[in-house]
Amino acid sequence: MIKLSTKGRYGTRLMLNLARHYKNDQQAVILKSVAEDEAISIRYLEQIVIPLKINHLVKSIRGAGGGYMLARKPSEIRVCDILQALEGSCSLVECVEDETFCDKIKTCGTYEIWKAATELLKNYFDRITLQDILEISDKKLAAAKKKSKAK
Amino acid sequence: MIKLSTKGRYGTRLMLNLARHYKNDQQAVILKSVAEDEAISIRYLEQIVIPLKINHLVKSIRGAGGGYMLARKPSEIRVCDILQALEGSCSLVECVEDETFCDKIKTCGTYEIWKAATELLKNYFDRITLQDILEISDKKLAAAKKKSKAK
DNA sequence: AATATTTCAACATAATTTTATAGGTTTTAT
DNA sequence: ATAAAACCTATAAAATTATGTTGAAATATT
Repeated sequence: MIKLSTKGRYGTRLMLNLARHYKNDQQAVILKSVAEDEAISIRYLEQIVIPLKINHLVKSIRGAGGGYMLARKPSEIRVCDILQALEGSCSLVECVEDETFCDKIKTCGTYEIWKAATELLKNYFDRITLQDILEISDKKLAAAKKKSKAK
Repeated sequence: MIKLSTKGRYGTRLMLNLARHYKNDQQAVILKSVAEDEAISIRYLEQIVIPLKINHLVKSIRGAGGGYMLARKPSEIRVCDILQALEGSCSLVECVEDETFCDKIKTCGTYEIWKAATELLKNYFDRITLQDILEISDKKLAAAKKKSKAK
């Protein structure tokens, strides 16, 4: 499949959830709360948050009163950063990132197609930040609210 | 991962291989030959070719002298058709194609992002045909040949 | 016409990766 | 001390990837 992995999807939702709690004097958000909000197993989120931390996209505070928070402003975290952290890359095929992955690159007829498609995706995910998603999301929710009020 | 599955990659290469043998009075190409050309296990190709046949992208002839051939002209087979046959869709996330996949679509902040990215991909794969890949591939091989001749 | 060969077709199984759950340990605030 | 939370390791379940084995159909050969 060309499907985004659950890591990528859940991880982005986790990051968006943290972004919603982002303020100048950030408070840590516990994974349990994210797990409930997003209906994702807390155990699985624990695994997903590890690479996000390693790649300095989130910070953690241990112990009671601890939790996780964004390492920087939502406007400074791109979707591409998240996917890169969780999946090692934003690319559709391994060979585009790692020339040694397949020794037929030089003659492969499909290589340029996957490469071009990867560029399309990468360009898109490169310019969308958590801030952008927050705004899109807020508009969407406001519109849905208005609609439900109307009837 | 956002990775294309092996089915999608191998299947496209299989189709491109058949396209290379396409003439008006087509001769069937045996899977063994494709397997050798592409360095993919015959057994696996046999599994991959089934959905391609079901979706009328290839035709098969049984018995000695048999094999597989494109069901129509390379210019009339789009990458999207191939991916659709092999993976059920061209989309990055299930929920874009199947509204019942997740019940949080109405409030999901990331939905629009995956949807927009899927549109980008789909538009691209929708307008690339096997004929296009053949031409890109031929140019590439010609250039590589010229280069090796030069030194 | 009978036989052998070639090829697709179908089914079963193994290996690997992804997805998910479970249990325990360490750190910190109260 | 206790409870809350991140952190760590192991394992189970499911899906993907890949191989193996046998069968069926069409063709070529004798």
